[in-house]
Amino acid sequence: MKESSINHENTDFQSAKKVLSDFLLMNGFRKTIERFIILEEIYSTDEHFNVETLYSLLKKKKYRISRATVYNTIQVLMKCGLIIKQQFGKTTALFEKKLNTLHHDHLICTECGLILEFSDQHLEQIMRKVGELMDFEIHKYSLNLFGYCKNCSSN
Amino acid sequence: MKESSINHENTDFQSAKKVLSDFLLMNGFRKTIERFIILEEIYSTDEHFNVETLYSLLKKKKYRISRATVYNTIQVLMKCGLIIKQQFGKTTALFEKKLNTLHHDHLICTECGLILEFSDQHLEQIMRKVGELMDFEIHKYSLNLFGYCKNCSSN
DNA sequence: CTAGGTGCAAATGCTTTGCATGCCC
DNA sequence: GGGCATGCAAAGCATTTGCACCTAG
Repeated sequence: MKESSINHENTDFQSAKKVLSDFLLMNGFRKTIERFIILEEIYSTDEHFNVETLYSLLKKKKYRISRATVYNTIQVLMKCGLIIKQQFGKTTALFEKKLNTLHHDHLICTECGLILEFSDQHLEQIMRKVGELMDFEIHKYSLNLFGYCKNCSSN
Repeated sequence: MKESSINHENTDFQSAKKVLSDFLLMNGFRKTIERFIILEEIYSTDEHFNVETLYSLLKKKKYRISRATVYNTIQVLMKCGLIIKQQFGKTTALFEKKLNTLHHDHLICTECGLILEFSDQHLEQIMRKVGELMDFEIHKYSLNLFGYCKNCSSN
């Protein structure tokens, strides 16, 4: 079990690396080490992260990469669809890696900050219908549910 | 038609004023003029607004109210349910007045910034179901659809 | 009177920008 | 080698905080 999970993460990173590499080439951007270090760091965890935690993680690993580069690289990774920005109502933006998975939404515990993910097939349909009715060409949607998680509601 | 719309807005403001007044009394907060001036300003329009536009509107009307007070008052108005905060992915938060209407969601045009509102009865059901399945006590949710509006998609 | 509210300005936190240096193509 | 990307520091915004003064209760 453990090994297969490791392999899976590794495969995810390998394919992400290819996506980034191709994207940079096709758009005439440079393949700098920094961009790949940051990508690897992001793909080595499943958590939602923000710029600051990512930056200090890199610091801790003795990489000499500036905040500006982290921000820059995050823009690039968003453009090639490898990560997604999530604005959960806080001022600080959170990001998550985007695998070849279905669209999913979030449950956020306003008490302890826990973030769970879920997906519901009915939602896609509803979005499409709303788009037609309102004359909108919908490209993406974000749905966040706020409340108390199991632990926090029992207290 | 025009008169009835004016009356309606006025009624909304009158009842909002009462809600605020009661809320302040019940919680031992002071009924300062600033709080009511800001409430009136908010209720005199139907648009989504941010702190800066609200502040400069007050400036233009020669009120001597500071940004700090606007921020403070907005917190109060949120606590008593008279306005709702909307985070549409930008860093700047937008707010809207909350009437006794049903929950509604937003369509945001990423091209021109247009914001439309809609509501769908099916969504409420889905939210409830998800809450049960995931063991979450849901208090609110926000659903935003992003894309191009009629005008922008035709260009 | 007196605590909470206000105005003002300074501080904070997150993000972007300007500029000199470095390194990919 | 030429120019884009980087590191660093400074600037930019939105929001919060500290403090002296003011005012509602």
